[in-house]
Amino acid sequence: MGSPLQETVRNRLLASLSSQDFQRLSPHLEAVDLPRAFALSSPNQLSDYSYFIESGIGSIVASVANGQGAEIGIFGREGMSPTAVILNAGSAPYSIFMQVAGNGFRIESVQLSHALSESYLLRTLLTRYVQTVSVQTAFTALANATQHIEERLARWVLMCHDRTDGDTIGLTHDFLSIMLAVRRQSVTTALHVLEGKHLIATERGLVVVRDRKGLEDFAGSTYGEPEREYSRLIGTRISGSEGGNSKAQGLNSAK
Amino acid sequence: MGSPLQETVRNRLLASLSSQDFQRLSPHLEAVDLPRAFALSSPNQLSDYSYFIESGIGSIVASVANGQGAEIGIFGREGMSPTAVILNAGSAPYSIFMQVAGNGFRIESVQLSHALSESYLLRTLLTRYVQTVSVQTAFTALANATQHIEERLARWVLMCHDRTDGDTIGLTHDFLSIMLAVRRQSVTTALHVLEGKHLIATERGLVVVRDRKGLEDFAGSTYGEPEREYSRLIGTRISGSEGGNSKAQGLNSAK
DNA sequence: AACCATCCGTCCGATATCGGACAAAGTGCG
DNA sequence: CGCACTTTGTCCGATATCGGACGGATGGTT
Repeated sequence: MGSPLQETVRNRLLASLSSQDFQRLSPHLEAVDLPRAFALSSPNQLSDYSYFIESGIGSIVASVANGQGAEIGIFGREGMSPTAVILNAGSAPYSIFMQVAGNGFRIESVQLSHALSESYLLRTLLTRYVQTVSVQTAFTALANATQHIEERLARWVLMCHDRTDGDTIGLTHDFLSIMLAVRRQSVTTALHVLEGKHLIATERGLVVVRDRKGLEDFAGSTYGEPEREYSRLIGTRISGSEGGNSKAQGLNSAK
Repeated sequence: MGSPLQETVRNRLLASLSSQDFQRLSPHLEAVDLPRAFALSSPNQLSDYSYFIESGIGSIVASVANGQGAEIGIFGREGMSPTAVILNAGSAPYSIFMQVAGNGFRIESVQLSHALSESYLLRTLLTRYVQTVSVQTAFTALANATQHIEERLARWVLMCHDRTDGDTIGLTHDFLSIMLAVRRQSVTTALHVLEGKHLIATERGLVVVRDRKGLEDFAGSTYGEPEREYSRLIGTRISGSEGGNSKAQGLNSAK
């Protein structure tokens, strides 16, 4: 559990810290494995730990009493969780869990809070990150209100692709249907449509991105704005590695 | 333009400040009229001023290139705008404008930023407010994904009612249809359904709340959670005055 | 009083999505 | 190797919502 070196961390928030801020946090960072379905935070409960992800994908889900829920945001190595710690709010009414297994660092939330109270730069970086998540949520609300299932699915595949190494994403139709809050059968047929346009290929439990640019065109402009917001506020792109498919190109020309 | 007294402000954020923080801000607060459709903030533009509302309702709308948009949050005297200033993000991709005319205070955003950098308490109050807005957006995304138009409309009427003095809300079907991102005709028939259940009454350009509790039951649990979050983080309820209809009752029994 | 713009009610057929059912295909385990 | 389980593909009718059209009602203006 020796402190990590800033040069070797892949998490984009940690990597963007001033070296002073990094040194402030690093003694408290503890490398952890993040298996699929691992709960990073539970609804309306204090989170003892905050997580900076190095690989894998986390999912933020809001749900109501009857169990019906919908995903309101995702994050990979460009992000952290839970944002309630940054906002000094203690908890939030969301379930946050790993959707694709990975690893990362955890830090006691009280230590993070303490560091936040002492560093303006750290605060700025992380509150800006909070805004990128909020914008993601806002455009999810917009997509849910105005777009058809196929377009919402395309958007979602793009967001996962940005946070995946390579072009293969491991997901079942069932899981997708829960994230998008639609029927499983609707996911099946929507995937067929995307496949028919040669934008993706599918296998049991897998979605493979074939034509990223085509997916972006298909998804329309609910994809893109949150990503531009991330590059404006934090860095040039979300995607942390070069996939085979020139991810997130064109986002650097953000206004 | 004499500085307001904290005892007389109706804005709940300003009223909740420590007297020290209030004195820090008050020399910079300027009373302003906020007519209908007044733009508090434009997409991706720096906002010279931030606004603390005393009466009326503001609306936060996300939209895409083709002009299609949807409301992602509203605020009245319990809130302020834009939250990007609090998060030190400069701008955000939203249109924020007055939906029901009112008045409030404006402050130069640089002054607010400066005060935020100096006061932990002020920062905490306002970042917590940001979380309440985020939760509102999240549950809007959930409602958009899972609920029918009638329920979404009921939720929206409730949120406006919380921010209105009295039980009468001035809104056209056309306007409602834009906020909910549905057709105008769908609003007409959905209002008829609510009227048929004696939850509301309508007149040309008006919606009158008749049975608030009934509306809450009808809207389901996408209404309530954001409101509980506000009372947990900021104060006991959103509604700033006693309407004739015991607004937001039962929310004080928050978990 | 006449006019005009806005707002509201209602009808139509078309399409998107749902909810339920069931079979086929793939995968892992004993 | 065969059985149980998960995942995917496909069918059905039912319902929600859309998009367009149009007429009537309302309210302000001259």
